[in-house]
Amino acid sequence: MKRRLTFTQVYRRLYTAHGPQHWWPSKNGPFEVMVGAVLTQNTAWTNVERAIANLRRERALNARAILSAHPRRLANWLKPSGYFNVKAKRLRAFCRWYLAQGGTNALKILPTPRLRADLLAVNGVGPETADDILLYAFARPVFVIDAYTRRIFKRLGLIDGDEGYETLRTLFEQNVKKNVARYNEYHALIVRHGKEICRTRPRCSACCLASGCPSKWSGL
DNA sequence: ACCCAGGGTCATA
DNA sequence: TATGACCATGGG
Repeated sequence: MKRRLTFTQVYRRLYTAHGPQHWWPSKNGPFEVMVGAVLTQNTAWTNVERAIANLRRERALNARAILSAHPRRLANWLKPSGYFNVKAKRLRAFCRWYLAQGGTNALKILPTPRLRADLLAVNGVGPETADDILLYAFARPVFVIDAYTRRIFKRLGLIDGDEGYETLRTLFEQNVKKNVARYNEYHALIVRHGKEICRTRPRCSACCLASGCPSKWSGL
């Protein structure tokens, strides 16, 4: 009977194997993080970077400029990130909300449950996008759940995999020390691990999360 | 040529 | 509540 890993042990192994991921250090401010959170829905991050580069080149990396641009022009800037018509509409909806709320300085004052509910009310912002924004743009201790989280932790026998989003978020927040830097890194490591390892090794039988893992992934 | 990516909405039953 | 269709580019 193999022992099951704790959530903390999984984190240690992932960090040892993959190192810090430097996700969204907010170098260019919270608004860019929020834009990225919307654009990265079901989309490779490299494609999102191209779209954001377009916005920056057009000096449109702010809510007012995005709203004043013609929707077709906005969609054209977003083209590399895919779903460009959908995302143009979603980004506009988000920017309308953002300005109506009074921008970052007003939003960052709101308590987390209120901010989360308000985000979820914006068309195009679902639970994962809302939590991305809460964690990576507003530094709130919210654990982000995604498809990789379900796959990996199901394979590890720590969850069933068909739990609802809120159930899983609560479970992770109860089992991982409530710390923004930790939640930030943990989610990024899960994504990194899922992309790099779990697609080619579907049962996690020979990666850093398996007992007796090869040094290649364990970093030992 | 096929599969997938740092999801969410909407219609339908 | 639970599926299914739909959105669309770029890299492997």
